[in-house]
Amino acid sequence: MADSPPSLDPVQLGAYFALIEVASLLRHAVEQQLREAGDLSYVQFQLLARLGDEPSGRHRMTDLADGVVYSRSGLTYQAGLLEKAGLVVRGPSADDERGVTVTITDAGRALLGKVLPGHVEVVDSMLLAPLSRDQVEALAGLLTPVRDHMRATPPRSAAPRRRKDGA
Amino acid sequence: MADSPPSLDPVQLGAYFALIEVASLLRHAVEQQLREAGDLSYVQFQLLARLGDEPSGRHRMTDLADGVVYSRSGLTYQAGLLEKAGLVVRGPSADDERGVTVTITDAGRALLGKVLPGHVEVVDSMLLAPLSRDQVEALAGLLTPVRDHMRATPPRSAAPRRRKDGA
DNA sequence: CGTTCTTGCTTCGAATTCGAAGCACCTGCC
DNA sequence: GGCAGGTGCTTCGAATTCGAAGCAAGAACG
Repeated sequence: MADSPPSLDPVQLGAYFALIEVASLLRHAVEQQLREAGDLSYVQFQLLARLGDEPSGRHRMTDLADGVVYSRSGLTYQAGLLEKAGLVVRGPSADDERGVTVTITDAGRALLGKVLPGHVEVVDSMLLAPLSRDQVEALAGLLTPVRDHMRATPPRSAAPRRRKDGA
Repeated sequence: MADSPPSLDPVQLGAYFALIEVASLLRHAVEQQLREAGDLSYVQFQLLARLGDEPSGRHRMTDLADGVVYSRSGLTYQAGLLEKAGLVVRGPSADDERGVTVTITDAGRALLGKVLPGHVEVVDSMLLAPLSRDQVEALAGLLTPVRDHMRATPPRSAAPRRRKDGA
């Protein structure tokens, strides 16, 4: 590959735009369903879902923030909201005195269970409907490595100038 | 169709989660680049890009809002910001007196051209890097129909026109 | 041990976001 | 024509979001 191209070719552009649009549209649809079904925002649902997935039902704040791609301060705010609603509990971390552990409550699990069917329904009818089983598999196979690649790259700060070879 | 399943199987879930995560991470990375390169938010960039794509350089407000999946009020706000920055101009619509047409200015095109290389660079290194040419093609081929399906299915911003039958 | 750098979370202020309500204009129907 | 309803955009208020700054606790290093 030569220097960074001034633009992407149509295929690359198509993949990029389609990705963004699909994600945006899906998010919107899901958000509406969640609001109606359980008065939850998408982030709140994501948090509960991540906690509910864990057998222990708990996670550290930072892990949650990174997991859902959210700012730390934003997470503090949302955790406060969820706690006030009785859906999670915050407590000290076992091994790290300054860490905070968020744990889903029974009420949280209950609400999660209540909104899940509708959520699945939306994802199914919006995202999965036009795809065959093999295509869904292919999609997962394509996006998973990309996700891993993105997760592996440095998040922020010191992004030393990318030098062209031999510069 | 049987009853709505209580959950998605691992493959479906994997595709869904990977999609959301990839989109979130990409957006985050892009947002940072845009902020540094041209002090633009992602939405603002999307708007300029859509306008710049059009030969006429103009679009109606509603089309823009739908295009980038944004609320109308939000678009009004952003259009105001962009106009104040001299990147776009708002004017009356030709055929519709209450319509507003947004047109990109030379300054807008210039800024777009200025931030584009870095933008492309980010998309390239984050999203496209781990994929072969064929895979990018496959991804586009998978997501485009999904996008079209989503665009066709829900009356997103359109007000749910409910009729009182036999009231 | 004490100093210094790093990490985890919260608080703070400012900017953005959305939906509901409001206005002005168009359309359908009589 | 003229009225009821629909569409396009903006204003308004309330909620959410982020980054920077602040604080407390761990880790590295002499």
